Amino acid sequence: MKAVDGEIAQILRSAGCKATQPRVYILLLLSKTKKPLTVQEIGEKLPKNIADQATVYRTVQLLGKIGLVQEVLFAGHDHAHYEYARRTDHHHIVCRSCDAVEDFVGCEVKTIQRQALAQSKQFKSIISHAIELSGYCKKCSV
Amino acid sequence: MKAVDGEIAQILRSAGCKATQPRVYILLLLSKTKKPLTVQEIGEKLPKNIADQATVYRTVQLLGKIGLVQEVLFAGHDHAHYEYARRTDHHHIVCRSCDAVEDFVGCEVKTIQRQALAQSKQFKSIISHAIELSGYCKKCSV
DNA sequence: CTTATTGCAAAATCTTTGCAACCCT
DNA sequence: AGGGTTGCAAAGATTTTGCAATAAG
Repeated sequence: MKAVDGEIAQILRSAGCKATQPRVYILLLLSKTKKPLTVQEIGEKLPKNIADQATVYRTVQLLGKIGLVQEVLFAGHDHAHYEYARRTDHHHIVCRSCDAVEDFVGCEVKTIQRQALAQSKQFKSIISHAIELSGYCKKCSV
Repeated sequence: MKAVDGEIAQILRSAGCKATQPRVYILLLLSKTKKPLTVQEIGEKLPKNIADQATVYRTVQLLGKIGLVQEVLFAGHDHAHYEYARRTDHHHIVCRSCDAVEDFVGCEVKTIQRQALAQSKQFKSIISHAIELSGYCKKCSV
């Protein structure tokens, strides 16, 4: 009985790891979610009894290592967040007051990268970038 | 006996808080260090018996709150880092292989900010930004 | 079948807190 | 002198780990 036999399961297998129930559900959840989630949030959003907390930790670690999921960190927010790796680059707006996090697209950083590399003493190459804009969401604006 | 009576102590006082020995030493350390440090690294680099671990935690929190120090987080690096707040915006290049971290200047993100705000559903304002370029330093480049 | 993966519970870490003693101002 | 700070030790949280039971290929 493979309730776990869809696109996600295929992705896992072609990444060379077993498509277990916890993995499929977690990757599916992240792929459907537009913002990065913490381990705790993942646990809460998962259907009951799909994955133990330790399994969630192990799974996001694994998915991160094989590149299916990206770890994201925000100053001021306590824990690591994870999001489905749609792209190599990451663009977030984060609220300084609450937990609101949003993605944005259409970022053009080529120029910044070129300038940075030109002035750097110790760096040779730039593979990806992350931009974190920090401000206030409408709810937290006075 | 104020061993703690220099520029750093003044800065602390004008920020409205007592210039105690732990605070002066920690802020001094961060101001002399070119890269962000973790709580543990701070503890190790501090002279013996200057500050308890709990005090280091309380101090970086305080310094962060009053804006003298900035918390910085890097995906892949486990813990929060703290650096002397030379500016509001933060621009780092981080090595994907070792611990190398470098700052860069001359970043122009106005356009990116405008685009992001325009497409955002929930955000009202942007106060600051952080850009993390990730690649390989010369030492780690093959 | 065979072996990787899971769940559970305990261990290891990391961070915060209560409170009496202590130090800045 | 007085109130904010500290150190210590204990409590809370978070994350990791060992191992027998389980499920994927």
